[in-house]
Amino acid sequence: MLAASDALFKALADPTRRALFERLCREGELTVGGLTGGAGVSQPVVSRHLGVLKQAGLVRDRHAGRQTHYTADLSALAPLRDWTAQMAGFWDRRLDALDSLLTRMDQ
Amino acid sequence: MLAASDALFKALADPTRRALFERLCREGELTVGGLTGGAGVSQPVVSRHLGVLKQAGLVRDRHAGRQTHYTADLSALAPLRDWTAQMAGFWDRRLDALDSLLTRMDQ
DNA sequence: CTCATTGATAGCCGGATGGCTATATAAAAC
DNA sequence: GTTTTATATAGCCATCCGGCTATCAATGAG
Repeated sequence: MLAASDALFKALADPTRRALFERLCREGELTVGGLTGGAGVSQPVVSRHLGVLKQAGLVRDRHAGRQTHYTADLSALAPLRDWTAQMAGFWDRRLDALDSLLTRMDQ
Repeated sequence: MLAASDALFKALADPTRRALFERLCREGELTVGGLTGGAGVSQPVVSRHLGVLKQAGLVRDRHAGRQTHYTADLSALAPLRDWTAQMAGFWDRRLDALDSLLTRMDQ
């Protein structure tokens, strides 16, 4: 519902972006050039995807000379974890309510 | 990376779809008409969104007379939980590797 | 049988999205 | 200072996507 959460879901919806994020999680800090190799898309496309990931808080960038190094920021995934936990919570609460109702009817 | 996982992420990327799924988690089984009320979009739009959610495995439908009842299927969220856990795992593994490297250098 | 109601489908449209090439910017190398 | 190298931006294009209205199919009601 929150705008931040929406940006997060949208950022992860694209497979190319997820692949970039996954590589950053696996391999740690990488330059744009490093990420472009094996990404299957052109460098400008990688650059723009990284921009989207950055805006969603999923990556941070560090400029060193003419290179830009990107790293994954796992803490940005927290809203996603929270959301799934909340959905499960709703579910469980309904089951509990049903259970107590049945218990009352039993008596 | 898997097609199923991709459909899941894409299905959850749209705020209207997430809202529908959230209501199904909160309130349990609901008809299309029930979901349309308060959805802020027209009935055909709700119907199509439900179709997308169904194809992603997030909801199930049950036909009763001329009504269709939808329910959330929380187990469909498992790949999402697994994915985040995997990302965190990659991260931790790298930290461990760095830690052990530093330890070796210390000696 | 006819009519009303529920949901799904068809068809349309505007805007977002993801890809590309070309180019600008900036830093290092020569 | 000129040229390479690394990244970002601009601009273009095709496609996808989410909304709408109109309509169809199916079921229930009268």
